[in-house]
Amino acid sequence: MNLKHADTLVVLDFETTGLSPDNGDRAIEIGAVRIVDGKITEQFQALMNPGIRVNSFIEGYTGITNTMLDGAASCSEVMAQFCDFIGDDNLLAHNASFDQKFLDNELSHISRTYKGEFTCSLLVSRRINLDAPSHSLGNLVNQLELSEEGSFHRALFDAQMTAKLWLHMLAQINETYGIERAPFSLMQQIACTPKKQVAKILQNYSIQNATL
DNA sequence: TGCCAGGCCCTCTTTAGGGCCTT
Repeated sequence: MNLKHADTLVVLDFETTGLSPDNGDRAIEIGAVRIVDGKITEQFQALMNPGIRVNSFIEGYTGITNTMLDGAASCSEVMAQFCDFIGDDNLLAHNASFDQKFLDNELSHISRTYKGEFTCSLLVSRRINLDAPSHSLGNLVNQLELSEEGSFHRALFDAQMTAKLWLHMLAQINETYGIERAPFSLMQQIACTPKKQVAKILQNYSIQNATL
């Protein structure tokens, strides 16, 4: 991880033609925000034409129609711009394995890569919001009263809500363990630690950090 | 013809099954 960007994070969300790029699905919209020092500072949003028709389920699910995509720039053009946007920053998404698959697939089409590392707000939420009955983005936003005007299942709004959820969980960790703005590496560790061990890791980090 | 995503996580588990989460 580039230490220059250690406290900078790009939160991203794709809308796609389906669930699997291995089955030929492509991205149709990318939305993202950049968090710098705990604040959202920039945003990126673009529709992209995948070169294939979007089925009626996806049109209804996202509100993105074939007509809207007919006039959009190509995936290659949009993803090149987005690759420039993310630069060397670390990356976050809700259920990141899904968005990482599509990011990797779309960038492979234009022979581009990224240097940042991914982490997942869904995995962290399952370990931090222990009483939440659901960890879907929409349910978490409602349960934690983070909601604002906008439509779920559009890329920029979902990225904005994921960023809000992330900042909320950082605040929860600060309130419970006294860890002010937990670093990305610690959040990555939480995301891949068995649930029962998370409290111990945070307690140990808090103690070690306090004695520095 | 039949199938059609895949990783995480829990439990009535680990020689497995099913729900959750993303579009």
